Amino acid sequence: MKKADLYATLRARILDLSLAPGGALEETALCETYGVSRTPLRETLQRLAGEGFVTLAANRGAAVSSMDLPVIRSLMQTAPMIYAAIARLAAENTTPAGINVLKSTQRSFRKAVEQADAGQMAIHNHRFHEAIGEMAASPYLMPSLKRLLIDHTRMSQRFYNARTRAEQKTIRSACDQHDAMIDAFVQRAPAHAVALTLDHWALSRDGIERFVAPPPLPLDPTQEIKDAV
Amino acid sequence: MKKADLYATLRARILDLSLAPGGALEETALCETYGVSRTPLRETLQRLAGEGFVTLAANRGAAVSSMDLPVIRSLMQTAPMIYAAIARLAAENTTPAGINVLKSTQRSFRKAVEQADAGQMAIHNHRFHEAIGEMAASPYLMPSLKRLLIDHTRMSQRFYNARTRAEQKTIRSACDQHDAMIDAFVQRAPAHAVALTLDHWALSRDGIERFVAPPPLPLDPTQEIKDAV
DNA sequence: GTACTGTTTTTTGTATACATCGTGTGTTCA
DNA sequence: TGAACACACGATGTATACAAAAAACAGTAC
Repeated sequence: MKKADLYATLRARILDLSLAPGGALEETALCETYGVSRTPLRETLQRLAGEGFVTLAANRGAAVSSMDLPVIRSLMQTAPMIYAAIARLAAENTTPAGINVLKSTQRSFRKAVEQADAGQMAIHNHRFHEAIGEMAASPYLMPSLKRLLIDHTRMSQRFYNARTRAEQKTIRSACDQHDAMIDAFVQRAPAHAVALTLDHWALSRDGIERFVAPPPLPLDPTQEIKDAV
Repeated sequence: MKKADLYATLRARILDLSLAPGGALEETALCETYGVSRTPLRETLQRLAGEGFVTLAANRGAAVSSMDLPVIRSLMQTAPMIYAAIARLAAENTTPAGINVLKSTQRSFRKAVEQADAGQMAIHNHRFHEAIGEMAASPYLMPSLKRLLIDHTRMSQRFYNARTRAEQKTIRSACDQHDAMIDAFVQRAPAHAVALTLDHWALSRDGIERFVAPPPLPLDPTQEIKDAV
């Protein structure tokens, strides 16, 4: 496997949680798995560390970046401001190329929604919001956006694994919001883009909150069985 | 030289412009200069790339991150929002340890101002604002703050090399503002901290603007000499 | 039984040799 | 004379061997 593929693979596996947050990353093990020597692997880890995917400790190796409670709190606090700022800039800096990327990514996202493929949904949603960031062309906001998206995507894995009909409806709403956002960009309407972005965030935030604080177990755990009988 | 020192040295030399923005960084040359082999050097470059100090191109080596006009525009646009958000969070999350770091850094900064040492001023000012970011404890804003500080510090190099009395007075004002900001943190006054931060930014922004758009040459370049005679 | 210490083993950090890629220069042919 | 191709050189990318540090373990003393 080549270095670029290695980078993409590790990145994807961190985003879809198949590499668990906080999990240790041993160099020799990863080398065997992906068929590269330690030099390029270590350089890839350094790069991933710079982007916030992994955390390095001197003489103690790498670990997948963790997602503890203070971090989630911080995400809730920061995300709306950054997402809104990015949306405004993107609407002001619309480019035909950028719009095309958004449209094709959105097509892939919608397909994943129709096929109920959680992993693909997460990836294409991630890419969609990253593409908005690229169109915003703000080198100083991009690093924070990318950091946010890493953890936002990881937390959304559960969100996309929708069980109930209500949850599935929520996902379709989110998908429609993407289309509305593209429209706002095409019309170069910053205020509208910001408003839609905040709605979109509200939807996502509710999903995360339901994951962090799920509905409590029934007081009588046997109730369901009794009902069935 | 050890890897940690190498990182610190390269970082400092980029910040104080002794490594010019856009300048190429050849691996073998750097190895000779700092007495390390290519493996740790390359890993250091990867790390610096992740933090925005250098830019890597595949098969084409590293270069110090450039500072062109679009980037400066973007800095002007982004800095107030991020600095203000960080100031607010820092005021809300004040810690004794954080305050101590700020106070000791500010002492070093003031000393540099008194000694008119531009390089030290830039370094300690950088550290001061980084320490505010650490106290804000916001993993998602920190990356953007660090990106901003890199270019803000580099652009300020000229600012700190004050020629006129007016400029020197401006620097002393900036130094006093630091003390006022520390007070606002100690009193846990977020709104006040934000207001002071925006004043501080305005001062710095004027300095940068004077550097980007310096006063035009006198229409008659010989005027000064004539006056002197 | 527990705590401490010395040794073993595993894991990370570094140096060096080799492979590969990009670039510049020189030659050849139209 | 100009353009295009081939070769050589220099730089980056990769593999491997060795050094150093940390962790795991066993043994002994208390």
